[in-house]
Amino acid sequence: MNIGEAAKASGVSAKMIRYYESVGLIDPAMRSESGYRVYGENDLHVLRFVKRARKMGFSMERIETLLGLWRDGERNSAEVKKLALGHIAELEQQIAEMQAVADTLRKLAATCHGDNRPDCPILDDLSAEHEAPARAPKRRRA
Amino acid sequence: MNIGEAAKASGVSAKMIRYYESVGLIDPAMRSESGYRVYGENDLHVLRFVKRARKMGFSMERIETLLGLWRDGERNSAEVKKLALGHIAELEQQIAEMQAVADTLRKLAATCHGDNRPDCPILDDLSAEHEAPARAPKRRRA
DNA sequence: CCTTGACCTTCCCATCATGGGAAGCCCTAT
DNA sequence: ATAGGGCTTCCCATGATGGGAAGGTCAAGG
Repeated sequence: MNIGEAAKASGVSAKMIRYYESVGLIDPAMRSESGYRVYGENDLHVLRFVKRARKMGFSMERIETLLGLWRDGERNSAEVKKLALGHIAELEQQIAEMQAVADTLRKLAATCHGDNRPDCPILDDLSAEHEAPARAPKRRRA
Repeated sequence: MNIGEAAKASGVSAKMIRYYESVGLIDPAMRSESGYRVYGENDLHVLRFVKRARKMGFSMERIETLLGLWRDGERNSAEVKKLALGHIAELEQQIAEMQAVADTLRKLAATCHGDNRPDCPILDDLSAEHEAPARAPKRRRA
């Protein structure tokens, strides 16, 4: 199998396959006499593993570890679990931050007329001097 | 005010101030005779605006638009609101995706022993051939 | 006056994961 | 044999940010 077919079969672009190889995430592929990379079923398996892990949002660094654990028949599932829990925690952290921003923005948008008048609490908040987001009840125009 | 002071006062690093200027997000600062950038209160105001918008997760492209609206006394608040709503929608989209991943991972982690045994549903899922992520109610141990 | 140290300037490089594209070689089908 | 598509490597770009080098500037103190 050439890289193009492997790409189609795994869902990882040829470009990325070469990149993963270049940074050592996956082992260098066998080469044909003319220098073409050649892939087998096992390589496809690895590529699909990486693909899924990326889709889950694991960083390449973590995927390297995951791959190592995957290949290691002697692994402790505890290690895998720890890695997953760490990733979950990060996701939750990011979700919470984005949630907070979305909430703030929703509140601001709710009080914005959204018509042809220029005044807008969203801009007011963005240009406010203080730290708090749309909290003070000062009704003097900024 | 030199760039260092402006950075401290606005919370935007000197590096980023120069970058924002270089890409046209903010107007080029005045220069002293010796070529130093010089900032006034108004520039600080702009920098703080950008800072807050970035913290909200607005892309620089959108911030450019926001800055334009901010400066434009004739703006329609509708435009600002539209931009904000668009951003909220994107945030919600991303949050939903991350939430889905976190949920999947939580379920997988819940069924992972997390001890010294090697078998682990997390790795099993990552290396699974099919598309669905731990969904089928097959109680055959995978 | 001169030195020192802190600041400023520009320019280049790195990140993370990905894509675009050029120049040139290889393979297969007509 | 030639055309086309696929392959190779190499360079560049993204978005937002930081690091650092080489060199100019400024203010304070001996």
